Amino acid sequence: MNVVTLCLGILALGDASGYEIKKRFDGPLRRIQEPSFGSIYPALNRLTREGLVTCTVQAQDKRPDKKVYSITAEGRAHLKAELQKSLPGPDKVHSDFLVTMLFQEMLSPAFVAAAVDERIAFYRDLMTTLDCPAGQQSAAKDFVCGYGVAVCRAAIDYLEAYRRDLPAPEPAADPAAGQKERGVLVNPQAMEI
Amino acid sequence: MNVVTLCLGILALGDASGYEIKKRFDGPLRRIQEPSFGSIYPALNRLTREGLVTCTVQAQDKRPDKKVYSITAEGRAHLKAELQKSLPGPDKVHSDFLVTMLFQEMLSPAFVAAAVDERIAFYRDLMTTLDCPAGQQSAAKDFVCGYGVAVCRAAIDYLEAYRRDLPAPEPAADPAAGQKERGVLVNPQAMEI
DNA sequence: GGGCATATATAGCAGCGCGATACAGGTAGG
DNA sequence: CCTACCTGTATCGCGCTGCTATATATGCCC
Repeated sequence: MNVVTLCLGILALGDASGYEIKKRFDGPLRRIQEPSFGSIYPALNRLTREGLVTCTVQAQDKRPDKKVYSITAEGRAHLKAELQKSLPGPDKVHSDFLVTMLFQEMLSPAFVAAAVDERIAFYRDLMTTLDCPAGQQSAAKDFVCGYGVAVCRAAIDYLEAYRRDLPAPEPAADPAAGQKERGVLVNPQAMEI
Repeated sequence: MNVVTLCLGILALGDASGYEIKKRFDGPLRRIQEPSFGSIYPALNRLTREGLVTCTVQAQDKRPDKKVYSITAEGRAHLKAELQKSLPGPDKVHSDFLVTMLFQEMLSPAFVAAAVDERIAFYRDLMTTLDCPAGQQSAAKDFVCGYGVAVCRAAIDYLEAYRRDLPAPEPAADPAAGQKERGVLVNPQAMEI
């Protein structure tokens, strides 16, 4: 799934400018993908070249002109074919948090505790973003949001249980906390993964 | 978190060759990141240049020579500093599955059902990979695996509940199934996200 | 009132990393 | 026997992210 198909999909749900497409991925959809301007604008140019979308320039008062894109009939057909070409592959996850936790034995306990706390706060925030639109919109969006909520809830539960077993936090949760020296791993062989 | 730091971290858990580093990310760690050879080998070269690891060539019988890398004292210090530089940012997720599900209203029901079924099977498989090493290894690895299991379980529960509400599957689950024509979205405005 | 951050809107560029490919011999299965 | 897969290192192209530039208007704090 590339950004071109992704933009085409968003445009299938309604006309939008490049900027608006980007904004859609700041909400609940940020759990799906987070394309950048650097990939969205070239994608829109390519879709226009290929006749899958059309572009209408809207002159705006005291603002740069807005390029609003609309999907064409060929675009809809192309999207449908692209999505059903093959079953979706596994998710690609890059988790700095889990990397940090994997090496936690060489970090300060204060830093690890702060990382867990921040992650819990992050998921709580994400869940409120996801939880708001219940039932009143499309079934597809409900499914995607509901999926996110279910996963968030599981993550929060797990992290809170882990947090309770951690030694006392104390150091007022400043990010640069915990420069206390700790030795290297006692038994590196035990860490074979 | 770049591949360079990631490789340094793996080497902090024990010596390894480029090939072995790659293999580590085929197991439970594939939920964290999946670096490719195209990024691992340049990363190891750079780490060697910078004196953070050393390289020993092991001649092997009837096999290509093996370059085994070991982390240095500077490497350990650099890794610790790098990990504690700032709290880990949010995960980056690319989910083709959720994109497909978001646009499910323009796809055939058979295809959607097949996608959900495959996803359930995928998570079941992932959970068995994650669930095996319980308690007998390092606390850090237990945490990472436990986290994966918790999230998997939540995803499976959610998907199975959704699956039960789906119309009858029938078409023998072939990937190219369901070319049955379906109209465009009835109410695009309702899909505002 | 001056400075700063933020929001709207488009666009280019450097660098990083994935996927594919190449090469080469060993092993195992149909 | 031939195909497929495993070990092992390495490179190349392409796509994408993150950063930066450019314009303009609004709101906020000191």
